[in-house]
Amino acid sequence: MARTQIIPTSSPVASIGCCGGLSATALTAEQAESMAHAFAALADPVRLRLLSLIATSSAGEVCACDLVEPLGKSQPTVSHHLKVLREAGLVESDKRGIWMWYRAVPSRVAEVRAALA
Amino acid sequence: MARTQIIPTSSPVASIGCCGGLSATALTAEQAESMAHAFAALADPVRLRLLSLIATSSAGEVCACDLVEPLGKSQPTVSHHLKVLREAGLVESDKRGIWMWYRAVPSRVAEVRAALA
DNA sequence: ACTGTATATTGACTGATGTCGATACCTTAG
DNA sequence: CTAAGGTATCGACATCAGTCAATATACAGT
Repeated sequence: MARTQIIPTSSPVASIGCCGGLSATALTAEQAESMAHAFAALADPVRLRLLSLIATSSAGEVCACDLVEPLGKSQPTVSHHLKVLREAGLVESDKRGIWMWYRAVPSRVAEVRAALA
Repeated sequence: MARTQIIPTSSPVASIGCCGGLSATALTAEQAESMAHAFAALADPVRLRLLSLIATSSAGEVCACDLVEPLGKSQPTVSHHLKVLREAGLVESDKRGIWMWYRAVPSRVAEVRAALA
């Protein structure tokens, strides 16, 4: 069934430096599960545009009220996607008065990026 | 409905240097769609482990026959995930005899990583 | 308190996705 | 040519994810 193997196919999974990048050792099932969850948050065009709008805002943060219109999606839909981004740690928010302000979390973005290193 | 806006909320979308990272200008709907497709390929634990196994292999390439067992998934399932990775450009393959050999495409991985810059 | 506004949650629907068994395809060995 | 083994495709199923209308919640002003 399997080719006569001279090469060790699955390395015995060592703990990886800091984050578990591709160029280190093979991922465990748990590590893969965790990272897949992070990538899943980025696997939607609406969320990517949301994160992009937030990250590129000159003020460093954006009111949720300014995110509905440019996306052409309903308010509940935008709220849902913001929640996914927040749960993935990619954005954080705080309420000021009636308005909810969102800003990116660069360290978390860098962490996800590092997983591809 | 929308806060009295002084800040230009949606910048008129300029073409972005090379790849459309987060720190550049806001993504267009088309750019977001494209990148989301790439991230979606990484948003599954099985595919992440596959890519990891392939990328960390000492020989630089792995026979598909050595990828089924360590994942604990059926052969059709593994084949399906390899196809998704291949269509995302993250791996490439060629057939040698009966066996299919897969190797990572570092430039493509770097491209996806750069989208998070 | 009451009204108006901004955001979050709920419920329902629909389409996409992961999974596997069965099977077809392809290549080599005999 | 036939047989055998590795890989890809198909069909079916279950689950998940995106979407919106309706509704609930929170806050500010009157």
